Amino acid sequence: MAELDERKEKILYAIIQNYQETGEPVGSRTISKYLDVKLSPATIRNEMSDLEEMGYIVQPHTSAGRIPTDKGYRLYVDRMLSERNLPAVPTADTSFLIKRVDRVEELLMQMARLLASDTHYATMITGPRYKRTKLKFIQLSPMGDGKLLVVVVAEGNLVKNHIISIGEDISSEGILQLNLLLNNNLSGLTIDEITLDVISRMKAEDGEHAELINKVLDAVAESIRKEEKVPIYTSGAPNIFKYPELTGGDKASELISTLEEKEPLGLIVRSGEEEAGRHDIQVFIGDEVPVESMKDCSVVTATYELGNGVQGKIGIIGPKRMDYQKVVETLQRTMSQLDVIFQEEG
Amino acid sequence: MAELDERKEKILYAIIQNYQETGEPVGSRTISKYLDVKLSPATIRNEMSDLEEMGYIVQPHTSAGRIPTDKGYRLYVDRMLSERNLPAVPTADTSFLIKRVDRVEELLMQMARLLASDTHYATMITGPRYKRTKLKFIQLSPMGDGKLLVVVVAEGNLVKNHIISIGEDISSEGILQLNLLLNNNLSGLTIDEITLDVISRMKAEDGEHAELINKVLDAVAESIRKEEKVPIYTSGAPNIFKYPELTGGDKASELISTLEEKEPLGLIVRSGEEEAGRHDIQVFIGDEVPVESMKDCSVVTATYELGNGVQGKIGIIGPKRMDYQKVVETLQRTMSQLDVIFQEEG
DNA sequence: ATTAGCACTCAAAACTAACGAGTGCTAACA
DNA sequence: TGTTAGCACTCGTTAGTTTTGAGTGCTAAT
Repeated sequence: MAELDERKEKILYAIIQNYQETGEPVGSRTISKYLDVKLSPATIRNEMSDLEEMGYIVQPHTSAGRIPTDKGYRLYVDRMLSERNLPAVPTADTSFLIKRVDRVEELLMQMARLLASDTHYATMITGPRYKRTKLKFIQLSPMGDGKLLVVVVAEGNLVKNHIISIGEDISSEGILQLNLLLNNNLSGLTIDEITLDVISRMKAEDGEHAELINKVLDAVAESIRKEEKVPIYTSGAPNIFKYPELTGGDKASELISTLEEKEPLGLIVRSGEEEAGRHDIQVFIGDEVPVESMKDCSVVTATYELGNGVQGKIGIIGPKRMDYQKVVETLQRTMSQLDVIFQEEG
Repeated sequence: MAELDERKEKILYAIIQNYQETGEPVGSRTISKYLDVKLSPATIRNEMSDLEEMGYIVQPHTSAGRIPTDKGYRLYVDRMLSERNLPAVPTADTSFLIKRVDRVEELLMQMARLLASDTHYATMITGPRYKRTKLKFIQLSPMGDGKLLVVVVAEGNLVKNHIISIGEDISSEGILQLNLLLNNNLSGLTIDEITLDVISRMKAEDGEHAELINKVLDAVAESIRKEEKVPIYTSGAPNIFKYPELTGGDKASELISTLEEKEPLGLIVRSGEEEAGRHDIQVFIGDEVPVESMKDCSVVTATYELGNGVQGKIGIIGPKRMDYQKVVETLQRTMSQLDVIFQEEG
């Protein structure tokens, strides 16, 4: 396919930027005034005609201005991302905005809220992927009624509780022993590494009241493993009402629904999971978004880390004409902040 | 004020029910067909004219049918609530719909979701009011880096974690001692009862490494007490799109926003907190709702219990023409289910 | 007390006209 | 050859007009 000469590109960018601000199709006369080089509307029209033929822009109807196509945005975004050589964003220290919180989930939710009010788009954020983080320690406590409280603490000070029923109460020495056993064998492992193998080895190790131990171990292993469904938090959903192109017909309803249901968003998180490196930014434009009700949106995601290994994603959800530049910068800044916070938390 | 004779009341009810179904102003001819007694539209018109004068119904404009006023709904609802002699709703056991969960909050959120899809309205639910529940036990665990994990377990198997920083690590004997101290003194108390008095008594009791103890005690007390902001969960927000009268203009946006922000909903929860008894149902109609953006809505709340004392609220949020009958019944059924669940959990 | 009859009202729907932003094309121009 | 002025044309938007019909209030008859 023919490359775009510089002038065409400039015009395309002008269209994108104008449409971004106004949300209205932009015409030749507007661009003529907008560009630095002096060109008559007629000339612009010719160029636009070419751009349309090449598939970068379209007319919603005859006698309207042009708006960018997905392909147009794609070009724009790719250029931007490749030219982006870490512009050393001033990283304004907004960390004071984040109230000191003890649970990672709350911190992430605050992050989402902050991002939403910063960008005026909707945001999503997944909890950390628990499975790949290492266990720090496990703490069993008796609750009476044959129930045990299992507190699991993992790297990054992730804390999870589970209550398990084992049918009978255990003596406090028993609990002490179990705690020791669990921590000796499991701490330092990731959840992925807690295989049946490890469990049965532990069972063997403590031969005495084997039956009871087995029950407890199974329950503990089960309840640790079940943690795999990563929670997804969203914020700023009402921001979509700022963009008429997202609220026509039942669109608003559908969008808000998917944001509330959250499950469909998992598709976005999982998509491109393999190729994501530290702080990698991914941009989904229109039809590229793997969620049916979000085909009119663009989504920009970034991967955050917390200690070792891939951990979670943050996503910004807005109209296709979102301010990609600003969103990407904001996201990168946020990533660095999260790094700092997790560092001192860790 | 003059009482309503039976015929007027019947007509009012007919209007309410018709408007509930259609969302359109209802006219004399419709009611004439709807009523069991045979009356001509003209007669109905006369009665409606009276009803309007009395303030129970209004015309949105001349030459339109009538719609109920807040006052009209109020009458209807009050009658319904007073005539309600616990109709022994069949209490269909839907408890199998509730997946076994270990954290109360998750159970409540599931409840909210279930209610929303049952009723087609939006729902809200507050977490249990932690302050008035009794502590079962407290468990401190060392996390390294001068941090302690505090796990607080209260009645009803409510579990809360806090991570506190005390600047220095503590020996495991120290931890053991502290755990003993805390549990001996605090378990059985409610959070309200953990006064400075109790704390200083504890400080006195353990005179040895008093300094460190003080730090820990303060941190623990602080982090327990800070739990007071009750979380509010919502579900089914997109349901409001089913009711045009809630989505005109920016209304949809505002409503969705308040539902996402959640703080304003606290007003509803707190309003009438004093007069709420076990399973008490409260109905807010239109202007009675203490939230600005919800003046076009009605809210029905119920109080659920979990062990002793008032505990939390569930609310159904819908248009003023909601099906109060069904909502109240559903809510009562839900309350009994929660009772059962908490009973076996407790 | 009820009702048939009828004139009246007014929002919503359907139709029409005017407008104007924007285009594509052609012809003139540097 | 690339640029531009000029102009006819398109078509969505807006404003104004008419029609329709659901519903009322009033009056007079039952």
